[in-house]
Amino acid sequence: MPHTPRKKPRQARSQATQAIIIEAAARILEAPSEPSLTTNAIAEKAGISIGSLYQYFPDKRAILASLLRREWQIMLDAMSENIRRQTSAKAAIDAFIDIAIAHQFSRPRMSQRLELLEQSLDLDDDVLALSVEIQTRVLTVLQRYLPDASADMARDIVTICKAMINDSTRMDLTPGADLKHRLSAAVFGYLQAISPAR
Amino acid sequence: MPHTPRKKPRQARSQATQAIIIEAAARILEAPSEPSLTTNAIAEKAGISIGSLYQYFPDKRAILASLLRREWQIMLDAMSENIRRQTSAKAAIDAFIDIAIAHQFSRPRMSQRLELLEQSLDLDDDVLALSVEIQTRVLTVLQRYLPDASADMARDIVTICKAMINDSTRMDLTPGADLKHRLSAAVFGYLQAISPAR
DNA sequence: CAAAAATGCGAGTAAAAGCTCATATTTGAA
DNA sequence: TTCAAATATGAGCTTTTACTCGCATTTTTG
Repeated sequence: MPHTPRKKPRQARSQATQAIIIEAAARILEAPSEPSLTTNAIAEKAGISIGSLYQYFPDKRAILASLLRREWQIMLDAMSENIRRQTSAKAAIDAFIDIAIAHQFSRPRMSQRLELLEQSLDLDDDVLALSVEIQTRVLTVLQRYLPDASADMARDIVTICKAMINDSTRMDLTPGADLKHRLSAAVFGYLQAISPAR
Repeated sequence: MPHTPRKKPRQARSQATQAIIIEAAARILEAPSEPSLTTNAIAEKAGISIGSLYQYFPDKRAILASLLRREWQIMLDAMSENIRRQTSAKAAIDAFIDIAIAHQFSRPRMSQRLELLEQSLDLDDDVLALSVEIQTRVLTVLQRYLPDASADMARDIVTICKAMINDSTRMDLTPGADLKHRLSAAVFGYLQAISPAR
């Protein structure tokens, strides 16, 4: 009987191994020589055999989806914690911009290559849900700043931030001092220009 | 002796065949079923044999680079023609936004997949030169609007436009009425916010 | 301790895709 | 018309890579 990837055999150990595999994929993505992200390479980097890898993930796509989910969850956690402690709406949006920059530059090469993958992969709903959740949180913060902010505006803001930050990593792997300034201009400029009451 | 791709054997015919091959690649990229862009598929779509294809291009990368160059040249031509006839600086920038939207939506699926390829391919200088030229033209127009506009600002504008338009094609293959409005807000909002004199 | 169940292993399989080269066809000059 | 140079052809070679499966090892059970 051909094996379906073995179900959570002994929860704790299994989850740890999954995390190791996911991190191995991340380490390959951030390697400067840009080695190709093959399943064999992931298994080797994780220190397990290729056969074992397929006991924890049904296929390669699932590994990358899990990595994406991990990264988005990190973003969400940072946003939740950091946004709560802000007082003014403007400060909350500023905090979001800082978080987005810090996250992408914490592992710039990985983030870059992962964003490319994100577009070619077609993701399952449970992963997309996290992406939607991020936009929802952004919308919540926006509405403190502009009461009539819409979901479309939140999506635009996220799109602009991702594009400008990603573009920035392509030129330089450490954040230039002006990136924050330019990104703030883009975000707040957009908000002011699109706000009807002005 | 292994064959170097034959040099312009009979100029006219050769260039025509090259164009046919490039267009075949474009047609595969825009097909709704998203078939994989293999050299064999390109040759078949072009109505020539795989062997002949390799007489016109040294490798697959060269085909995609040529397609990118073709698209960027179309953009440049549209910008050159349309910008010249504008009077006000604001109208010129508006024209650029319209051109960018129209171009991407003229073949939305192709543009989308091509932009992904653009990032994984590493392009030769002669192709990158066109991309730089587009940014230079944008800068020229920006400087009519803001005399102290910088190359960084032009890059940001291009980045924002590409990201928002591309994001828009992902949701819907025909341009929503509000895209122009939102993109204008992003561009002019950024310019106003970043302008020091205010 | 013995048997059985669970897990680990990695050589090997199969499919996809870039590219070649021996052969066939066409073209153009004499 | 004749022949050689130029061009077209596509079967198949080669590499890459996702994934399998029979066996070894470890862990659990009785």
